[in-house]
Amino acid sequence: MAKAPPPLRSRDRDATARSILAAAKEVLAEEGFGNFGVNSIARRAGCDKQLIYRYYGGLDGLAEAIGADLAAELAEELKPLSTPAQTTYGALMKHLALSLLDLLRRNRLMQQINAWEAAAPSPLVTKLIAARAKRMGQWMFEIRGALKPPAGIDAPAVNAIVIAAVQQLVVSASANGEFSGLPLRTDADWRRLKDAVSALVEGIYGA
Amino acid sequence: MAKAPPPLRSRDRDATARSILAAAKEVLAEEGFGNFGVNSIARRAGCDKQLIYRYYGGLDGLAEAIGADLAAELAEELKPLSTPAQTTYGALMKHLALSLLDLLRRNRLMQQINAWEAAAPSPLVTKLIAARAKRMGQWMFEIRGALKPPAGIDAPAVNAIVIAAVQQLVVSASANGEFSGLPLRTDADWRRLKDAVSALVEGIYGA
DNA sequence: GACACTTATCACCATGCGGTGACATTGCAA
DNA sequence: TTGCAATGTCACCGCATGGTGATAAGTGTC
Repeated sequence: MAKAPPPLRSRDRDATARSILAAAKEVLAEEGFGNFGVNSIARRAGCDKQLIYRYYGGLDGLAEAIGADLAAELAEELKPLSTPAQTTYGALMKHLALSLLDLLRRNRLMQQINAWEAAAPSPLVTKLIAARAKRMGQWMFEIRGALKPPAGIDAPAVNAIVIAAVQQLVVSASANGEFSGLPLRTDADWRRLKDAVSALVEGIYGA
Repeated sequence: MAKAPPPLRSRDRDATARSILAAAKEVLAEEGFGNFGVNSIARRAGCDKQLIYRYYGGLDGLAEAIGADLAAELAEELKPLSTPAQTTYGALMKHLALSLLDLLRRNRLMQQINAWEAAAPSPLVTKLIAARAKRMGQWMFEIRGALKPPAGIDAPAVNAIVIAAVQQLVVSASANGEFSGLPLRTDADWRRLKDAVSALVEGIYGA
């Protein structure tokens, strides 16, 4: 009997490879690393998992591809944020913290990477971390320019604290809609948080 | 022929139940929620997984038991931190942030709960979160007493930021030994971070 | 038209998981 | 002693996973 034509697929290697990459990013962004596996990705991409091994050499290679993709995407998002000259170091850090908050809030993929970096530091997530850290560091170096922090202040430590807070708050909000009793759902909630961040940064670096 | 005596086990229900609970806490603290399952726990406890179902009604019940256990433990650790009267609201918050940092740094179980709360908000971890939040809120209420924050400052938001930073930094340090390029391994590293936290809190609430 | 090559799919394996029913052993009580 | 409940162990099921070899369906070339 005439077998129904099973291979309805497009038979275009590049296209399928792209769709696999897209599916992988979706799975990661929506479900996190917990469900990040060949079966899940192949299901979403609508193709056989074998192709993941053929075109990416397995999950590791796929993660690397995601890393490269993420770095490019990140560079694109960071570019418009590099306003040429902030007048003071404090103003710069404030701008940086608030920009990072907005960027992170929009990017669920990066949220998941941050979340899982702490929870399950597998070699898989480490690859992604490296890709992100490289771009971020480069950006911060560029944007800082020649500005120096005020004397007597441990700027690296202070900045790490601010960035840590931003990350934790965005990720927590995304997962639970609040942090430690502080609601983080509406735009007004975020406005309020941003004001507090601004106040903190100005409090230590000067207004 | 004479079967070797298989049941070398102690045949003491309470003792076995306790050993299961202990094993569960160990698995959670050392490996996180990723490996938190009946097989893994039973292996570590050295008993059959069936007993987990019999004595705790499955993983959910076991998680609840861990929650209760954690709440008690937490109350015990929090008690000596309740120094009766801080002179100013700023000094109080500083004390609170630094105490929380030390406590969290010592308690791997709580680190894992924080980490997985963001990564995989399963009903399992939600139970644990609730147990922790209840105790923490109660403690903060007690320790605050009648002190009021300075006018013009959104204290809840600021405090959430500080606590968020502490959590993220401790958890990241535990997983990677650093955060955003800031090393967090030696006591000197932590001393440095604490100084920065102090400076930030004093910067906004006044010294 | 016949051939080789690429693309895609399927069937299968071993492993580990959560979960359950049946069975052996012990100790207490009538 | 006999019976029974409590404690502990084992064998098994269904399912999902990561991974691999064989096979079918299209596509370009001579």
